[in-house]
Amino acid sequence: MLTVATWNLNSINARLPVLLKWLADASPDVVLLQELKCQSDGFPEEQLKASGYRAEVVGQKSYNGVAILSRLPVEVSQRHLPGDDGDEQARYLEAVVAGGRVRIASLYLPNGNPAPGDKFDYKLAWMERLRLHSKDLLALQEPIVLGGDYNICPSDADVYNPALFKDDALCRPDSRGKFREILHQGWIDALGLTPSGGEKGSHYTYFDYQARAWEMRNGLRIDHFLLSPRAADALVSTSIDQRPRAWDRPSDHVPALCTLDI
DNA sequence: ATGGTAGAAGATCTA
Repeated sequence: MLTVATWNLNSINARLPVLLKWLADASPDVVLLQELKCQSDGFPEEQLKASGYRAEVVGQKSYNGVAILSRLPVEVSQRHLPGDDGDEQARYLEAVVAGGRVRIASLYLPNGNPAPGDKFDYKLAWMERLRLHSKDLLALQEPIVLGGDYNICPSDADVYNPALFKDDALCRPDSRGKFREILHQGWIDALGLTPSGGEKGSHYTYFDYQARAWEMRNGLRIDHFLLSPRAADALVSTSIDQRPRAWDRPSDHVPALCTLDI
């Protein structure tokens, strides 16, 4: 069994106490992190090593930054999303884990607001690069997990107030269409398999810091796991752990998990 | 009342 988690931390150094507490409790094998907001040499590698996790990091000053924490051996296969050598933003890290049992990527897809505009154009161009790369990955016919903050609400069921977000870069038809193009290659949206019929907002992965969004359970589902067919065949369960949103100095995202029998 | 929150950087930008 292998449990993979994904979590946008909104600064790993601000969130280190919360992260260490959660790792000790949830004990995932692999953790995909986004929005580190630090350079690679500012990453708290020693503290995580003491908790049993080695780290691969693609850092950047102030913004972005992704990492893969793992208790198992990791071999990095990509430190940037292919397709644009001029793209300096730290948003993609891919690795082969546990000697080839699974390939895993931590990705931080651009937010894209305000839309329309330069940032939205960058988002769509990044998604097109992801579409091309994910097609190449599927051709490998391996178990693959593409996890991270996609900054996409796939449907209105993933938004607490769809009317409010109608023109937002997270919900615009161009964004959703490009996400579906990727899914239609043959990826499974693992967190989307669970019906959202429980407590209000239990399927959301993000709650804004403003306007008492967490207290009202006004959230979004923007963090996703895309599984290749061989990973989907091995899928045992998924979950969203919203408990850390109520802790001191929380991230605005909560961790999501998937367990594979591989 | 053109706000609200959080983080990093640095006197603003991003989300």
